[in-house]
Amino acid sequence: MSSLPPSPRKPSRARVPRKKTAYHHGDLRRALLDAALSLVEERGSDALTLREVASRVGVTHPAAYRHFEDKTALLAAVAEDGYVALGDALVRALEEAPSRGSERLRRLAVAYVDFAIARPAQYRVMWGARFNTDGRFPSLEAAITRVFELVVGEFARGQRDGDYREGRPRDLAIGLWVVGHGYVELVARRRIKVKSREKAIEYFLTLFQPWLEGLAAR
Amino acid sequence: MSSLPPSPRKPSRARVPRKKTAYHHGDLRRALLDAALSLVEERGSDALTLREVASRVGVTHPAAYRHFEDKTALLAAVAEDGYVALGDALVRALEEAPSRGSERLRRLAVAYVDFAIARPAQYRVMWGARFNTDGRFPSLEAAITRVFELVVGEFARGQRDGDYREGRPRDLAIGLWVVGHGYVELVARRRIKVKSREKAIEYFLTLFQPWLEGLAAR
DNA sequence: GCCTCAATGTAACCACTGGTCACTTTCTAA
DNA sequence: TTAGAAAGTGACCAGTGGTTACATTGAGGC
Repeated sequence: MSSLPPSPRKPSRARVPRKKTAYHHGDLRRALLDAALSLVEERGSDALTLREVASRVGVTHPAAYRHFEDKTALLAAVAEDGYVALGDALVRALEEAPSRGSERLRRLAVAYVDFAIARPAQYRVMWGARFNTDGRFPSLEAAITRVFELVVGEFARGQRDGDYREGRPRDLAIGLWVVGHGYVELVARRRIKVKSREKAIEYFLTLFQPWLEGLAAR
Repeated sequence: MSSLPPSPRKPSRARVPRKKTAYHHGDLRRALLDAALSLVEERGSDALTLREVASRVGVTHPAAYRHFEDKTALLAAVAEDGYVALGDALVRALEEAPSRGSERLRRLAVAYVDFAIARPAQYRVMWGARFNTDGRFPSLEAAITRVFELVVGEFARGQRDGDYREGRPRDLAIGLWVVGHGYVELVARRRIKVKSREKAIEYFLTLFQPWLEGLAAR
């Protein structure tokens, strides 16, 4: 199992000025984003209010508008952070996998499911709002595209090397996405009841290992 | 393709008193639910406010609290309506299908996808709020269970008749649910871009027909 | 036909939310 | 030293879900 941190918080990036003044925060944007991440993870994505995020950072709520156009933009940043982390997790999974063979696919799928189950609330934000398609958040879209292309790329490689069956790599990737996301959603909404992250992965493989093997070259 | 009505509105049930008075509405509960359904379908599930639902029916918003404990209860009713309609659609699909063979499975899956794509906003409500698990809405849960058991039952029948491969019917049903729901979600969030209901079904089958056939007896 | 009373509606109010605006404080660069 | 941009604040707005006290109505018992 990959070594995902249970909490997505990261230390603030280094360019925060060392001066700690009362009035100017230093890197409020980052601080707000971190606060939003932990608030979402603590109390769910619905419970997020700009006022509480701001007050956790010790600032009044209009200050947030200096750094995020509106609440949706803050949520988009939370989502983007999630897709970046997801992409990193997938990259790590592939690095740790054997360099050839359809085992790589299993690792990819497991890493996806594991990520989503480790960070359920953030995962929900990643799918929640309507910022997916309207072109307002290009960097978010880039992060999504990176994740998708990662999978497409693995299929393309595997086909060249004779690991996977024929078919357009994009279609195969979408199929994998459907299965991974569908499973994760049923777990998140408790339609599938599992007692732990490990059991969730185990049951996922019970259901879809045969299908994954069907993607391998015959 | 099954003949789903594009809009989920139903005429009020018959027990509405014929008297049309100004003050007492007659069947406000049903009217509110209908208004909520069409509002959701027109403007999305986020846009639903109790006040607007009430005013569409020509009533002030506290009147709604005589019939729904809170907003969540109204949404639960919308969801329940959806599951009932979904169950009906699945029953119809099975009735129209040949009485034997794995073709029945294909019909079931197509009916599910078709329903979700025909009523995207209501489908989202069905998965949206957190009323899925907390035991507050038993009739909603019953409607969900009915849908699930319908599919489980089809697997059980098919196995007895030698149509489907071995495996616990519940697991097979969950697998089908994962695939159906996952696909529908990707379409709804525009990660899969399709131009029409028909194309959506077509692409679904492109992706998962092989998998469906894998569920048939070998 | 009248009268009671529960059911069903209304008006006024609450705390809170996302968002805006005018203003103040601070940092930085000239 | 100082001007101006950047980054805060406090007061305010309309709209929301929800509650409460009160008004209106319809139906059953006399």
